[in-house]
Amino acid sequence: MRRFASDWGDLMIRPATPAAYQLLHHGVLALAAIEHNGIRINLNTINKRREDIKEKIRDIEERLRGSKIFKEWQRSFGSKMNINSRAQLAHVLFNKLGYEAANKTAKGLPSTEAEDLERLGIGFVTGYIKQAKLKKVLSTYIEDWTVETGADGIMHPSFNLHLTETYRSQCEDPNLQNVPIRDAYIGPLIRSCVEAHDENSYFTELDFSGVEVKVSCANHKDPTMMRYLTERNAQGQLVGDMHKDMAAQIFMLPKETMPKEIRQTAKNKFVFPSFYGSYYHTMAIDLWNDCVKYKHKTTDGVDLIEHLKSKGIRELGSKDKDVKPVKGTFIYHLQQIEQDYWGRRFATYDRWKKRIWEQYLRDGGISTLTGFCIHGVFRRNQIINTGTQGPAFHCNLQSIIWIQEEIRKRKMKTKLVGQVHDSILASVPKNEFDDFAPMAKKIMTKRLCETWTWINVPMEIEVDRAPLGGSWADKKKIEVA
DNA sequence: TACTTCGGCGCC
DNA sequence: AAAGGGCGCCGAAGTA
Repeated sequence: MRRFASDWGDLMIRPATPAAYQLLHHGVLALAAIEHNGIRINLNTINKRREDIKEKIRDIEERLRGSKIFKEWQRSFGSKMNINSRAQLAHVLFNKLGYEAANKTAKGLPSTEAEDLERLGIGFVTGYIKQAKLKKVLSTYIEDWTVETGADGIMHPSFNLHLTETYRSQCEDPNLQNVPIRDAYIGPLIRSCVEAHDENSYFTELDFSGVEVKVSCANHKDPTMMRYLTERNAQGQLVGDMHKDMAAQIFMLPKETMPKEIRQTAKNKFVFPSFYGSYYHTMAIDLWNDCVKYKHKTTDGVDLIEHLKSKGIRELGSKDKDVKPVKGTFIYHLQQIEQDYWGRRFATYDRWKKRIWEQYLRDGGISTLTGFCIHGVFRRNQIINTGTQGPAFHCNLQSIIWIQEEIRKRKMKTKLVGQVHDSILASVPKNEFDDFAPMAKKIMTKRLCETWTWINVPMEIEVDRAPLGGSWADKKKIEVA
């Protein structure tokens, strides 16, 4: 059964101030308008995509059938063989063929998640993962959207404010908040099915930049982090880049010539996990795996792991988290980095984490910047994150409320059609765009900061727009005054 | 047949 | 001391 926040006896959605109540009240109404507007699916495109994907799956399966591993699978399971059963695959790989699982699941079974399987370096498995991913998007997006879309071509996802523990929103039937984008092949495949409401409107996305990090600053007020988000040069460019700085420190490279992919690895496998409460051991393994997976190279073309060796880091170190980190291993190195990160670089942030946790233990709850009570049984990492995640979303929600009000007041034909935590989706008629975009930008970057004076670093947004007749997949960044 | 749990995977 | 925050949906397999 789906778990609702309200299932926990003493935990409930609890606006603790009039402003928080108003935010929920007007938020629900604005989201109802979005739900009513709905989002347009191009039925021709989605039908084409269905056939393309099915054909691709058939092709891959055809190839798989010729493989030795497939035949072993057939021998083991006979008529019970089901290519969609990961448990069967695990049995074949790890029991019959003697491969060693790279990881275990929570219940101690061998992991069959894509990354762990791919690490085995088996051709069959690579193909298997490919078709499994395609089946996932076929059922979750193509097939489900087809069912959810009415004859008018409009789909109406539900947005709720009362089901999430952190006071974020939730979206269902279908969930519009997990539409593929990272995979360069699958993202456009699915997003190309989503369009503006008519051929004279732009499909538009308004996206807060780094809103969670910025809202976290309002909580901890760490001067170093605030400087990263505030200090600009004469051209208006931010001076510092914390992801690049961390990449430089972790991989012992000069930041001036930092390759983009290495910065990305530091951002996704160290900086963000650190915010969410991960620690050096897990992060070291993830960083190391990324280096292997993406074959990272320094600007001189040296393999990043070889480069680390030249700097005295011989190996990853023991994956057993109970083993004390040994000098000369990457895990030991990460332990040093982490100590510096929380002990020196973001020491104020670190002290806030301790303070908020102690406050929670003392009072049995905390209150958020937007006036909500977080009350109930939580783990430490939940307490540290919950006061940031909710208010960050509330920046988006308050913007939605005001933008929706302006649309009504100005009798515009623009329709808000969705919302993804820190971004707003709209279908904007051609002749309204030059009014709409600056109006929305002003609300999201100016009015919000003037009203919520706890915001202590500048807010920025990115505006992306698809050409007329284009789709969500065609969105391009544009400059808005 | 209907439901639950698990592992997996899509997003912020 | 513990060790990645928040969601929804899918299929397989087990259970009622």
